[in-house]
Amino acid sequence: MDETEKLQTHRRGSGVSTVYETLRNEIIELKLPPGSPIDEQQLSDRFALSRTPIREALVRLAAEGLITTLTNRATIVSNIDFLGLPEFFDALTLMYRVTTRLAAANHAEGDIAAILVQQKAFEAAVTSRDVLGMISTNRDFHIAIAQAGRNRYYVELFTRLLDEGRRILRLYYSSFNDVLPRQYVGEHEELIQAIINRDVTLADRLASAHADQIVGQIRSYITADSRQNAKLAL
Amino acid sequence: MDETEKLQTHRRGSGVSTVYETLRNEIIELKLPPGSPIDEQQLSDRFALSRTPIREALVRLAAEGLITTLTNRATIVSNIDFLGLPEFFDALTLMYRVTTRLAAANHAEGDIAAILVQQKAFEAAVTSRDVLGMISTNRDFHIAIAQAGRNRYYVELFTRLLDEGRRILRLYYSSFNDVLPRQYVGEHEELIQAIINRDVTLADRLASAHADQIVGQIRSYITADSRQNAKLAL
DNA sequence: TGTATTTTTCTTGTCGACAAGAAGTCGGCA
DNA sequence: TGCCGACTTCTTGTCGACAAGAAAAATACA
Repeated sequence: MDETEKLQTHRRGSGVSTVYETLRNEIIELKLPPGSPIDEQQLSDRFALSRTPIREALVRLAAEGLITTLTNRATIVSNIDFLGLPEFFDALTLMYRVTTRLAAANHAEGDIAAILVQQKAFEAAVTSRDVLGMISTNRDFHIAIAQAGRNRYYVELFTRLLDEGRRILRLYYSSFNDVLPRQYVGEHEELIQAIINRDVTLADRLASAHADQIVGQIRSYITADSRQNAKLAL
Repeated sequence: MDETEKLQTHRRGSGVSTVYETLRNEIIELKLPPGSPIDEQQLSDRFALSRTPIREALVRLAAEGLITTLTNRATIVSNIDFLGLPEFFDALTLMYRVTTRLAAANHAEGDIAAILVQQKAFEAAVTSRDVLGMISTNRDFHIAIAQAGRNRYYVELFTRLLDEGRRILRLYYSSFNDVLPRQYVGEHEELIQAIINRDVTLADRLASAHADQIVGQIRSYITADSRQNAKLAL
């Protein structure tokens, strides 16, 4: 592979963040699929850095749960925990609701503009049928809402959940049809309007429905797919 | 200080965890007060380890937000963000409610026993007027409940919030009187009963009230204290 | 005597090398 | 031929040293 991204002019502290962000993206985009072994030496060569900064980046990723380190042995990209999906959906739904509620209650000047930017990007991705773009712009849209809600604890957990969701969706994105995405655009617009009107109750109800919609869709992808697999296995 | 805890027989991967846990505890117990500078060399001497494993522990702590690293300059114990307290209380209350609800819905064999153990410990701390013990056993009690709820995302966030709360409470623990703690014991028992009966609605209501109680108490400590400070400052 | 600039010093960030532990390999034995 | 044990090799964990950046100290100048 032609992976030599040797940025020889890194100012002192930048190397670690670069490695961290690059790997993080590759994990979330499944460019590094779950279970992939992560070799420090290899990364060291690839980024033209010593193993020490690589290691620091890996520790950060491990703290986030994106990679799993078997002590004294290998370190691999964390598997997607399908048994834990109900927990995941529960937390995701709660965060959808809570962040949207708070956005309606707390948004200040400029927040709406930021949200609209993301919504435009999402709409563009939908019209151009860019499924991968839809997944990531949808994430950015909801994070923008969460940030308008001004609660860093929720923003952090929500970000983690949405990124975990991106990994799952990537596994199934082929199954997207173009009816649902259109619907999402409309739902997003309703959401924005409720936030602008500071209608907390409505925002909550819409967010709740939106979350159910998304969770339901993911669920249907997964069950459909696992049936296929089950057929093959038997 | 007589801080030479040179455990010369550490098996290979253990050093990092030891440093991590030790520092984590000292930060939460305010043995290392907010703003304290953290010197890698010093820790290196203290734990009889090279700077490399020390650094890894620090990266983990930084990922958790317990320490703040000023790039190329010092790294210090994170300050307690008093401006962010409303966000903190909001998230804390939500986690109290959600984890208790889930415990009532999902608890399995053995969970109740684990909760009762922690409740006993809390009760003991209250009767012996051990305020510091009360703070930490209360945390353990609620984490036991959260674990019975079987949602790792909530458990993780809740743990972080409760530990952050421990830091705050340590600042004000002198103000504890022994009326409220008694009341907490009773509230805990009601909570347990609701969980055993799988009464989700009641569990939610009780948790909500319990959270309000605690938040209210912390708030009163802080405002009282900050008035004192304000007097001094003017 | 006060301020600006250079120098020194100290801490962090990075490096290459070494050591320990585990998996895979090879050989011996039944 | 099949299984058990020593050996080799490969990856991770740790170390001591060096380099860069920033604060503090010292010096020069007005």
